[in-house]
Amino acid sequence: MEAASDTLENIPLIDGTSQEIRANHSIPSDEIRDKSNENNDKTETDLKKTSLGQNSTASLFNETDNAIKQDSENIIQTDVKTNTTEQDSADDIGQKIQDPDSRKEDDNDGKDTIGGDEEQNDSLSSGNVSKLHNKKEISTQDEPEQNITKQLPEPDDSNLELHDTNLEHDDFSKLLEFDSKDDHEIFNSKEILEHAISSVDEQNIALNKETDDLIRETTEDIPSLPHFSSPSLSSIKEEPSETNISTKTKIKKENIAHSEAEENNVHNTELPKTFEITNPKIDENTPASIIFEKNNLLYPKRKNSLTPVMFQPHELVSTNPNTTVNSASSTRPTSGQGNWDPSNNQKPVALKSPSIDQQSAFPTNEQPTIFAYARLDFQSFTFYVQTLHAIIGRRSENDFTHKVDVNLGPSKSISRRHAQIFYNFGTGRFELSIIGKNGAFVDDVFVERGNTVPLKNKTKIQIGQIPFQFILPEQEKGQSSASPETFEPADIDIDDAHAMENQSGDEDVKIPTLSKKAGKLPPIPKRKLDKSTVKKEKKPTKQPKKVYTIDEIPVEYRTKPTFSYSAILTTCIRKYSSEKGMSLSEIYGGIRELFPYYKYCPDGWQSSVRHNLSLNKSFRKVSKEGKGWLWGLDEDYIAEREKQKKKQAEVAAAKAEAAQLRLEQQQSQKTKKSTTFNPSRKSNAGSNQSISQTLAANRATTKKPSSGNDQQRTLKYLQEQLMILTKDRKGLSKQVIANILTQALAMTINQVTQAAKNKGISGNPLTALMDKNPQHLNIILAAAVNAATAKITNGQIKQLVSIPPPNQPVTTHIERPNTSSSKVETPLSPSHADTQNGNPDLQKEEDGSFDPTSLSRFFQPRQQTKTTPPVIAPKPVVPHKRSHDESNSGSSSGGDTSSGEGSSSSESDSGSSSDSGSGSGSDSETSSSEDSDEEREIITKKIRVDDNSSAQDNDDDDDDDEGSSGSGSEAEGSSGDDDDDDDEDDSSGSDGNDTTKDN
DNA sequence: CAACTCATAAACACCC
DNA sequence: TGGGTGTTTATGAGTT
Ligand SMILES: [Mg+2]
Repeated sequence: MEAASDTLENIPLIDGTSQEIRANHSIPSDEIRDKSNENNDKTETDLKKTSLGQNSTASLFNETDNAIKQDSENIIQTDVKTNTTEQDSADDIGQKIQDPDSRKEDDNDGKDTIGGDEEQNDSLSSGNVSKLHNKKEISTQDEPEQNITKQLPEPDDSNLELHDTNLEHDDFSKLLEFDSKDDHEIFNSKEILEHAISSVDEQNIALNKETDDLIRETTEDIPSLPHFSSPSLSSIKEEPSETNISTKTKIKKENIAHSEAEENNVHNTELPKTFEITNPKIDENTPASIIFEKNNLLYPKRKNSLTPVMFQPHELVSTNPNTTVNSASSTRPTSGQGNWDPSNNQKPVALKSPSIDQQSAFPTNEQPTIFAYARLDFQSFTFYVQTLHAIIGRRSENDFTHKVDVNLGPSKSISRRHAQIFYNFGTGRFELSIIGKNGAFVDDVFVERGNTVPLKNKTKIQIGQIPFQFILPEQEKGQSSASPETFEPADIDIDDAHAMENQSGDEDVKIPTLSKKAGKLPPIPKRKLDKSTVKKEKKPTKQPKKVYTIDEIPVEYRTKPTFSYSAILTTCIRKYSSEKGMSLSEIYGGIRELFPYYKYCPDGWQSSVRHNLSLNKSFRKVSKEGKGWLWGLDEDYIAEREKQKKKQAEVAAAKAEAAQLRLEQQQSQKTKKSTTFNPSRKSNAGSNQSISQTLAANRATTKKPSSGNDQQRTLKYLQEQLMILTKDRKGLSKQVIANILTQALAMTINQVTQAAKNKGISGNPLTALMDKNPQHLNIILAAAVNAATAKITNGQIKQLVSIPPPNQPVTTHIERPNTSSSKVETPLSPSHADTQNGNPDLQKEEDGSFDPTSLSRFFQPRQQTKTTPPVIAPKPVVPHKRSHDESNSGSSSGGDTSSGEGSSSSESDSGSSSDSGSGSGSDSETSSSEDSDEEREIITKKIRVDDNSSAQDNDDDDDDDEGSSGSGSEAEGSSGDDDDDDDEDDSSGSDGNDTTKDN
């Protein structure tokens, strides 16, 4: 059962799947997807990813956790490699355990939890759950240690670490040992898939890292930095962060120009000496010093990055801005930044235009303070707004055609004059006008061109791929907002005090203002930087979370996973949690790891996560840890839920079938009446059997609601085919084969799914393909196998299987001498992309390449996942709401319909299937289809899914409800760890809150 | 259309 | 004082 369920779960990924599916299992599949994608597309996207993922992510995170998170992420990546096995191990354990029933009791009390009811979140994947359940129990009982859960060694780090590779390997090997028959098992466990995936990821990561640099250079860097690029890049890349830092440190004082120059110098020899880094005054008190420290602080995070230069007003003024600036700007951005800034290709370079007012800023070296109305904190540098009007825009190095106060680099996504910050005397505050075509994000809200928004302290702004924050001088007291004048000496003093206090927040840079005001026209608020204050910097301030632009987000991670939060949480906890549970921050990290989408999307999902943890009974507080609780799964509850769901699903399926039958009968009758012709045909079918038959028949035609069966069926099919394809292992070890198969499966699923999504096709494209054009599917699989093989074997073996000629029946193929060495990906990769062709029919197809588009015919476009967030486009910022979709691109769907669904989805079985899998139940119908062999059955047995789909229901009952009544609090308290939990017990409850529920 | 499930956002209360 | 957490409420989209 378990195994089956898992596998099934995995499979479901397909977009069209209903929520249920989502809930059930898809998660793993997603992972697979993502990972597979990564693997597959090494090209730019990968690079981007890697770059973004690692670098950017690290730099991006804000929260305190961020640091941790970042670390964790990095760690994770590395860990992942090792970890991959873990999952497997876990799975293995699960397999070993196998008793579905055993699970029953958990230790925990189970239910209760604080507040809410479960309602919203119940979903979870039943199948998985059950297994999990088992696993845990077993693990806990038998071997706590072995449990995968341990993974998180230390809560603090939040690292998600997986361990126990050994187990995994063994298990895998065992699995592999089986022969073709046994091979099926290879697919059984999700774990395997995960494992494979993870491993793949690792590889990819490694590759990516390397490639990233190259890519960047080639792609971005080159363009941006024509001159220096090569040298600078190399040097930069290679140079340990420290070097950069050191230079930075030295830089402290220099003018912006200098600083830039320095960088250049550092990296490039070219820089004119004039720019030498010497630091004049830097003492501790000087702003430079502050900056310096700040950089240091920041620096560590971005390893490779070159530190940006800080600008001091006076210095700026003094030095000649132009030339230096230009040169500096040009060089830095690309090369240096490339490294540290993952995402950003171009680094923002701030140039201080010869600001008008600056004069105001006194040159006095001594004073550490910087006079400015406001400050723009970029990831790599800070721009002080010392004039009442500043233009923010794009400017490439050599472009002197226009003036830009804040140079955001060469990215074309940024207009030359993209935005301007100015002081509105009417409103008494600074405002930001968006001039650029692509608009900008202000506090995560998209602002279209032509709009002006007020800037308040700490307003987050993102233009193109560059995020930064508008910071007003501390003063405060009053409204932060700000008139420029606000800062007065008096305030300043106060500020100082604050500064001291505030220290922690680097961001703000507390700048105690100095007495001196620049005086000059608009009194410029000044910020003083003390070293003292600076020192605090211990933490580099939290940067506001970076807002990503679509371009920055790897394609694979732009769409929100279809899985429900409860499913994601379940998977996450299962995968990463130790027996003691996972802290919230760990969960966040795990989710990000599981679905990198969450690394890039705007915050907001965390709230949903918390909401789910609290409300869904499946998640319970296991033990207490510093701040909050460690969360775990209530396996029992989950199991029950699943059962209910299954039942419901079954019932629903039965009803559906009945209904369909009726319809069919009716129709048939009608037809008969009308036509009289084929009377028999289905009419008979009308009866149950017919139903089954019809269903089978329908696969092709009608649609059925749930997809559960289809998924299973599809999965089985895919597995079988893969097994067949890889009968000839060419000497590869079972493990390797398992990895390959896993990856190939993941790739196939991902690619096809993606392609379908792109096309706006709903439903399970794989099922459709299988039904309509198995040959094509085989081709895809073969290509995927080859691709996976190439990856896993590092290119040693590029073609494990030959690509079956179009015609061949599925079963037969198998390896042939290879024809083309194609690398694999080809077939797949293109698929994603999408869209171009639309092609004709799937059914026949004979071409080698797989065209997703073709699928469109079979599927109706439903909603799709939404793309991500940031994106440039649309107006409002947009939270994504669930499904919607935007895409739609193409085709449309609308039409397709008819044929579509039917085929794919039918699921009549879903429910039924759950049980028996192939056989019985619904499947009866099967008779027809399947052809397949026993193998399938075997597989299916293993696979069994669970899942369920639909269902609505309530159910309730079960359990407890905990109540709700007052609950909330609970005392908890005390105790520490262990479990505690409990609380209320059941009793019915109504609860109010919840909404749903019972009642 | 009603009942549900989920997702989102947020307000609050707590705790550190 | 502030941020992370956990609990609750609301609200709305999507499904069934
Ligand atoms: Mg809960």
